[in-house]
Amino acid sequence: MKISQKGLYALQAMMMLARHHHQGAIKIRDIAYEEALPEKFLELILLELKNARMVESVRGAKGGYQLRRDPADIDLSEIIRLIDGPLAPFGDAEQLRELIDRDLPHRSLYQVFLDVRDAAAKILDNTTLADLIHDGPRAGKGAKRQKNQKKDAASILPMVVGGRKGE
Amino acid sequence: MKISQKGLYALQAMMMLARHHHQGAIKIRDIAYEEALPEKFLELILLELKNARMVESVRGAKGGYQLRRDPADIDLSEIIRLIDGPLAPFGDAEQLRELIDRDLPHRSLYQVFLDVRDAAAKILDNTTLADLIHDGPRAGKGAKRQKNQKKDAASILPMVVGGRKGE
DNA sequence: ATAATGTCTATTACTTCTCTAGACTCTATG
DNA sequence: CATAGAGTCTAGAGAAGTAATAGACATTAT
Repeated sequence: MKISQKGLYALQAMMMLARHHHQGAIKIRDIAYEEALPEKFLELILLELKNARMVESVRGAKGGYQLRRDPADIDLSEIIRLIDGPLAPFGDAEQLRELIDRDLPHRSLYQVFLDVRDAAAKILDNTTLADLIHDGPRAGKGAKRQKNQKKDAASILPMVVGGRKGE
Repeated sequence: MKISQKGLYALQAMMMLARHHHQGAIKIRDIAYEEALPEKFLELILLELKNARMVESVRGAKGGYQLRRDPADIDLSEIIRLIDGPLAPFGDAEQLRELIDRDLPHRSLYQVFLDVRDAAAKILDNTTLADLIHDGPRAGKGAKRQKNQKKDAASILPMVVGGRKGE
């Protein structure tokens, strides 16, 4: 899974709209200015978010954009899947399950890919816009889930995991 | 993090070489044939793996490629980082840590990105070529570590995590 | 009516990805 | 020492993806 520049812009824009939730429609220009995003590009991104029914627009003078749902009901995976596609590092989950069933010589490899996608999904399916904007100057470990959770295992990650590898 | 076709080929080639470890040099053509990979493209990939000192070549007649280290000492993250770059879904770990420190308005977002990269690293740093090839017709959950482990938390993932989402 | 705003389509420039071609170098072998 | 069988290296083609920009159009508040 790769988050593109466009995907990052979408996330930033959504965070901005979440911060201004219930303050009426926000102009594209204001979003672009506040988040320092290219305005015309952002326009296209908001269109996509609108078509996916995550935001709604008000046309004409005094128009703009606003969230269609509560920030606590919009998780990051939804935005990322829309803009950048599946969370899996290769193909998508369905395809990987197929390959695990059918491509015997490589099934163990595809299983690892699926494990990686599940680990990403576990985090991104359970982190909402509300988690992000309420995460002030504090530590901000993983995410502080507030609804929607399917599991809520003790903790997401020991966090020290990879240590300080440069990548 | 995105694994490209090239990255997949590299992993397949390395798995093949791991299966034939200690059987002498294997011709590019044989790797390409056994794994059904484009030969000339594979050539370039093997060159990169050689420059990274993961494999070695024998030139001239009777030449070919072989692993330079034991399959249990080569983990998937090493191969993936070489061919496809950092494991992080955006930028790299170092850059994300910087942003978490400096870009206050978005630190929580970047923290999530870092969590995702750590989760991927935890899996890929701890799965070796040996894990893959010894993973026969059995279940093949995550990985069966045999050395190199830094943590070995009880289990990698509950596995049911994202459920059956289509992505 | 007008100005402010979102909508939509097209196009550009650039980069990356996947793969092929071909000339070159090295070495085992007879 | 000639030859054939191998890896090495550079170039580049073709397609796709990325990150925008441009401009005409549609809608609405005032």
